Amino acid sequence: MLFHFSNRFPQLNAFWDKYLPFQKRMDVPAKTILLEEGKISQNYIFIEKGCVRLFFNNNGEEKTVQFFFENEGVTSFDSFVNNIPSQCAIETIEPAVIYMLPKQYAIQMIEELMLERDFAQMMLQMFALRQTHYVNEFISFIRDTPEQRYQNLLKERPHIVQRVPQHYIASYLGVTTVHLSRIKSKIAKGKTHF
Amino acid sequence: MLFHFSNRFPQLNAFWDKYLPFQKRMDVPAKTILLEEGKISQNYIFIEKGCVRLFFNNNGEEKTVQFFFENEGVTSFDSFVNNIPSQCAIETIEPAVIYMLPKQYAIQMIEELMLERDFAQMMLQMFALRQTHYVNEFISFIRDTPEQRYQNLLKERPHIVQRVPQHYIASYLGVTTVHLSRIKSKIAKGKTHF
DNA sequence: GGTGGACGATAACATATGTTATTAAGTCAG
DNA sequence: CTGACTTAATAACATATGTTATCGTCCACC
Repeated sequence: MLFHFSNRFPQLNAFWDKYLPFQKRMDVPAKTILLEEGKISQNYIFIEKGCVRLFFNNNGEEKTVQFFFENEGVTSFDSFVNNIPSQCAIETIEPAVIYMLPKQYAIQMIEELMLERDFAQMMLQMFALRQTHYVNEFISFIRDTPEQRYQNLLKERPHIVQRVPQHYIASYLGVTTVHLSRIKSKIAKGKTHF
Repeated sequence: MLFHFSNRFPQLNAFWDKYLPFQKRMDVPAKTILLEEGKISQNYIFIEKGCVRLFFNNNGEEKTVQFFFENEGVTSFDSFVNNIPSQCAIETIEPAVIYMLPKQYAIQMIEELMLERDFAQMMLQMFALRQTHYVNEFISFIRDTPEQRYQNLLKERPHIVQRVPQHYIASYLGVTTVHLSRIKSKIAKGKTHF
């Protein structure tokens, strides 16, 4: 959720490598909780292999906020930065290999990064990227029907549809599993008479 | 949308004051476009008086993304940072007094700010704040019905309901004006037999 | 080889929300 | 004052989505 800049700003990779020794490698099964709802985030999590979701509990019903895959970083950002209880939990969907970087080292890394040339611009761009993601999710809810949102997912991020069980996707789209099933069958029908 | 830190980080006010001479004061009527959709954002906008909205056009129908009031800053963040066309437009709702700070000075100010002690932590907190706002908007759509979202607005940000015309609020909640009207009358009925 | 659980499809019905049209009140320029 | 315009409420109907229940398939586990 913060700095998966490895591909975007290659000149920063040296910093990442420098902090590798402080990262703890973990090999975990599916449905492993990496951060509990209500706990304060203590680690920045990097995914080497597998698939992870960010979700919260609403009256016993789980609502999925975001999915993460290989070479992406996850953290409950607000909790991580401000040392407050996390509104969301983080859980593996598939068996996964992850690296945990304790917060103190992550902060230390950022302090070092700030001494880099052009870091202000890079930092702004990184945050613009994250913020744009959430603004677009938000806009999509104002603008699109659940069916359009699912079609979008199919077109823009098909790997999610392929790898993630349907009930997680339903909660991410903001509909019931029953209705997502209806949407899928409606789309399938539309495609039969081609 | 970026640094309305005046109240949050008072030690940074000196920087703000230093750049005051580069800001252009404007006194504008209601329904003035401050940034057109598709144009590249060139200014950071600070609101001294009045009320402003961020919105986009969807097949001739306007969808409101956010409202801004006194002592808040507005910009189309992604466009401002990455020099790309803005997905959204910015328009005054009420007659307003605003200050425009050209982008070059805003960037320059950030570069200077970076030399401040503890700036990394402050910057992270500022961004966590903005990001949390959008994540919460997003979560609210997954979790709540339009009626709950309106009740939330009434409780958490009543000034919006008081100052903003209803059709803007409807487009912000993601419903039609007709349905918002229904929601209001339903709430009113609920309150009559107290 | 069975068995229980997770996952997904579907049906029937209830509720929420959109669409279109009509009416009324408020505002503002002439 | 009057007419045009904006804003808001309401009704009638159409469509989308939720709820509950049932069924079938797949798969890990005993």
